[in-house]
Amino acid sequence: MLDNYILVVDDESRMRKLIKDFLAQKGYSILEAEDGERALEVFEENKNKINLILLDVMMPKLDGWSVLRQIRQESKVPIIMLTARGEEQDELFGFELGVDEYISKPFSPKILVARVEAILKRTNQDQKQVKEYGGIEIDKEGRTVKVDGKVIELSLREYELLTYLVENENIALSRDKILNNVWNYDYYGDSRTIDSHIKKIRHKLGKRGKYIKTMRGVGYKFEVK
Amino acid sequence: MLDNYILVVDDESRMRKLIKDFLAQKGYSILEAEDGERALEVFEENKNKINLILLDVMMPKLDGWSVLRQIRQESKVPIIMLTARGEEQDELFGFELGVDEYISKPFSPKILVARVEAILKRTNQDQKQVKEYGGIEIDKEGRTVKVDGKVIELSLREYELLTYLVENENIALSRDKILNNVWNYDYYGDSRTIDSHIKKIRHKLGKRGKYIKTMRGVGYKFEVK
DNA sequence: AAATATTATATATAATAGATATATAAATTT
DNA sequence: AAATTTATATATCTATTATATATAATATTT
Repeated sequence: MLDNYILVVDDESRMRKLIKDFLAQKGYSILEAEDGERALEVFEENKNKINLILLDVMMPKLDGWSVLRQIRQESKVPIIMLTARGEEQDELFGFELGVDEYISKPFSPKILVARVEAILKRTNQDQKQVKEYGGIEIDKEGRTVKVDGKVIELSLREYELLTYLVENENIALSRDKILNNVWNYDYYGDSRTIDSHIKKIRHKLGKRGKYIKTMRGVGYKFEVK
Repeated sequence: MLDNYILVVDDESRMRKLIKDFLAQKGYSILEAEDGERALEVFEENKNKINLILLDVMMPKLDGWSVLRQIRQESKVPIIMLTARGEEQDELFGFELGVDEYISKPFSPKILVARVEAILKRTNQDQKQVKEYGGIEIDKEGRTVKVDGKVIELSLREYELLTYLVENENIALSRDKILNNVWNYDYYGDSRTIDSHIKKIRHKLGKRGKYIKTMRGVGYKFEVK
């Protein structure tokens, strides 16, 4: 079974239930939110584990576009917008702003599942596949890491930190960003803590440890080269 | 073989009689229901012996889709939907929700029997297999577990928990997921309960108990290695 | 100007105390 | 009996600290 988390945001509970049922049956774990404000809360609390968001456009309090914009400030999580027919005007708008896909209501479950799967695959969020980065294999389902074919034991934080770096391959990550993403919400600890974990990970990765590059004055970057 | 019970749900008595005759001739035992509500009652009373359900879509009181959904809450019994032509729209819908097969009316007896047999065969085979995982044999039909050839006694929860882990071999399962799958959906118990059962299972599995790995900070994982 | 030395700052490393998660056994409830 | 809860022990992880080392910028000497 996979362990992809999908956040479903819609004000109609019937629609949420419907989507939930389809996706749950396909093995996805579902989180729900009944309006835009709640969506942001749920996202904030679970941002590390959410792999995709299904976002209704028309909602009370805070509409889908506003939610989209706010989430895009800090995250690249794939977002599928659920639109009613006749909202095509807005579509172009949304595409520019970082919408990954549209589904117009009413839709068939087949369409829904197909789009969800396509996007997860495309954005490489699919937990199911084992990915390889220059001798480092990461199996997200099994939560195991192999280096040159041999399993290495990583603690929870080490695993989270490594996968975060790896998922952001070739991107220099500031300590702040790392703290906000690997540690929970506002963590006021010493940022030397990161260094400490980096050291241990590098050691466990052996010669592959050099893929974690120090970006002096900034943070770290994972780069296979 | 000759003890397969099939529940036929259709509001037209002519249709029920027709189906009943075909299938009885092939040696199946038939239970009948003339509407959705009655279907649920009959199912409730005989759920352990019903091997397959033939379910008409259009019925008074409670339609086929509603019956399907309710039964799927608690059972994986194979269900064949009987649809009138022109209901193709809904088909996709149902497939995702756990329909095993469709037969559109009018149908030939040959089609009917062929589909019924195919499905019974398919679902029986799945159940019948005794699977082996590194010295641990699981016989789902017999609900027994052997370790290195010797039967071990497991309580209900222990059996359910072990088979859940084993069926998700090599996948790290969170306590939440385990609770949601092995216990009821809304079980608010202490998650130390899981540990307690894990301990007992490990003990009963003897040296094979080490296949249940502790994923610190996450949960457990079954892994033969 | 080039080479070297100084200084300031950032990161690496190792050791340790404190926090947390799990194992285990025993008690309680169902 | 079985399932769950509770209490305690144990193992493991995490954050912090202190110190060493690396690096970059600047100043000094050749």
